[in-house]
Amino acid sequence: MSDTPYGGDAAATPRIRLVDVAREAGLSKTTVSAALNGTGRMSDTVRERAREAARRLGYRPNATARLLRAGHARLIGYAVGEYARDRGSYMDSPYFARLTSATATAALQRGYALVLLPARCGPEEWADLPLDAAIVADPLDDDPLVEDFIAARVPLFTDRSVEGRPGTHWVDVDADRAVREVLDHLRDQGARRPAVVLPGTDIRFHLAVAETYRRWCGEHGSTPRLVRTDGPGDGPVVAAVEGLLTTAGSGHGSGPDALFVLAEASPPLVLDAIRRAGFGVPDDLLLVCASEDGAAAHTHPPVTTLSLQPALVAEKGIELLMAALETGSREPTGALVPTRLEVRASSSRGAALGRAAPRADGPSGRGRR
Amino acid sequence: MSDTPYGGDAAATPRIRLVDVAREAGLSKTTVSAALNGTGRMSDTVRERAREAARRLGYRPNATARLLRAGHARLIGYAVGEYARDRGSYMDSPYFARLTSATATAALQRGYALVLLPARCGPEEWADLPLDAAIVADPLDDDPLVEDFIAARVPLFTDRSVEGRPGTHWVDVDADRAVREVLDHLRDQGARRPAVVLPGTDIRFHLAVAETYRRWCGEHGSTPRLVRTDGPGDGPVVAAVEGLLTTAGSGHGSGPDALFVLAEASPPLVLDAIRRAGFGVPDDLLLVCASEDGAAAHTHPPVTTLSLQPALVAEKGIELLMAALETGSREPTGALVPTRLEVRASSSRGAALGRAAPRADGPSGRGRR
DNA sequence: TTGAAAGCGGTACCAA
DNA sequence: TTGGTACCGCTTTCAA
Repeated sequence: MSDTPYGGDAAATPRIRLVDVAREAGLSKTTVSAALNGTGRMSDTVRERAREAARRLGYRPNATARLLRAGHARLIGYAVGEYARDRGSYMDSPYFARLTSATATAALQRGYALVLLPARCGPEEWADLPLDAAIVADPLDDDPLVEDFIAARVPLFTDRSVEGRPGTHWVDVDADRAVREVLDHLRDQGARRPAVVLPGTDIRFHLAVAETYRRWCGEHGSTPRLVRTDGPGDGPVVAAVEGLLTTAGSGHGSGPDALFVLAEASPPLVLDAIRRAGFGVPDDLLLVCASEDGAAAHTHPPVTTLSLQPALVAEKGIELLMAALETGSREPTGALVPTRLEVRASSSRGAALGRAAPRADGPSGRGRR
Repeated sequence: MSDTPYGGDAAATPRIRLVDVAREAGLSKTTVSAALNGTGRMSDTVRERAREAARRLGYRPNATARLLRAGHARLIGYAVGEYARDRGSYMDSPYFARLTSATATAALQRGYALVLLPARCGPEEWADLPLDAAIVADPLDDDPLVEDFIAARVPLFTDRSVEGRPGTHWVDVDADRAVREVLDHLRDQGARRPAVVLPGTDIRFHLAVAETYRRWCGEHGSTPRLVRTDGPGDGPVVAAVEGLLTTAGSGHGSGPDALFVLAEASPPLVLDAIRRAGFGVPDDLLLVCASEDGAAAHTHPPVTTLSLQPALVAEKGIELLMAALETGSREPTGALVPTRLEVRASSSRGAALGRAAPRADGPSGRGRR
């Protein structure tokens, strides 16, 4: 709309350009440019003269002009597909909040910055942004966001759904391994009837979890007890847990003896819900929550958590993206990343573990890499 | 380092430019540009011919080149000052997570996108980015980030510490009003000895809260009971609450009869800590938590929360920034923004309120604007 | 050692 | 209606 070419400074001093400095210093653009960038060979006097003039005038090079020459802006678009449909923002989820900040950090360390894009956006929204690449975290099925970036030949980092397509790079959490680790752990601790609470979405990860759970149950002669929540947030999860534990036939002896809550919810809240249903943790029911919420370490008993390690996902993805960006290759790449089971008292029948609550930023924060 | 001017596509087809399309269509740059942008007057045949050629060649305009002409990139740098010192990222805090996403959304609605900057960064980090403005959320005292942006004459939105400086715009939460509202509410409900748990930082907002609390106590002949936590996260807050309630002399009758936890912590965790200390909520102790955590609505009893309304802060700040950007004015502006007290059963002596837990994304999500 | 001029890839003015 | 050309601001090659 307002087409003042001076980036908002219009009303004040029209921004100082390289020519202005050159004129002030009685030198040419070329010399001043070289002087300020430390390139070229010239007498110290001249260099100092140029710098002095620039300082005096308050010169700041125009970033856009430099980018035009450089050919890249070191900017990466970032959007979260999954939350396109929900009203709430993805930042309400500790997992996505951490994934986002970890991604930003990883990119920044390599000299790239993240540009936050809306969850639901077409090419018009980003066509005017000088993006070198894009990231779509947890895309929907056939996410238009993903398709648009691929069509525009923008190097893309997202999940495994794009496997093999040129210019794309995927990182997925190893759902199969994660679910088996949790279920095996619960079984080790004596549970024979583990139940799972899962979001009712069609996200790849959730589907994979359900699949592995069913298979594991088959392998261990256990009946699958799978509850799906019907929306995001703590409410549906608490309701699902209550429903599961108060259903007819779920008295101690035939109902579940362990709970794996994969739907993201506040661990203390889940613990409370279980107790109100009349179950003791870990005595009547073992509990594992998939969560990045540090509060899990501070409940009584502390809650065992499965971390999806968003930081690892981010690191690996940025690594793949950077490799492609630096070589200019459109060869697709991908990687599977492990989860991390933080065993605490809520899933430990032996009282050995757990009474002592770990420190605030305890074990889960360390030794990650 | 790799100076291929084709944004990562180097290995593949060197990217199609406007001239290429013009040549293909047998037209001039000018005509094709106008045809694609829908500007200028020309026969439909020609326009279609240009479009067809562009489509055939897979032409995508170079964003940087456009920006150079336009004079602005519609990009805003975003950093959080407060967390410069901590190891953890600010996204671990529900408040900052929401503030960040609300800011991004508000900016996007006006056609600007946010660029995530590291908490601790000098001008080198953003000098090469074509930023039209910058945002520093909760800056430190004399934050270098703030000073750098001001020195570079980049329009800045931050907190009240910059009040009156040209090119700056501030929005602050109305701490005074918020604290009084909470304390008055607690007093209304019969509490006479309200205690406050506050982070031990020198953030403006926290200092203001302490100040108002002391003054309010003076006005009401109450002894200030102020505990400061010694670090971020749930652990220190829980420890502070436990310390406060188990101290000698805090038996029912002389200890606090209400708690206002302003340090950000998981409400269910705080509630648990209070109970373990032997206090019933709300019967022995009223509880109010400053928190954006939706879990507060699902505890038993639900916890009264004070929302700092990050969405309002973001909206207002972006509004002020946009006004300045569009007029090019460097006139400083600012605004105070209200908090929102969501009264639930944890601070209601009359049992009228609260047994029925509100919906997941209940009242606090509505009627905000 | 210094500077003129040619780009980078578009957009906009003005003449044809 | 269409196209030549200057220009956005900086970097870089190359000649002086």
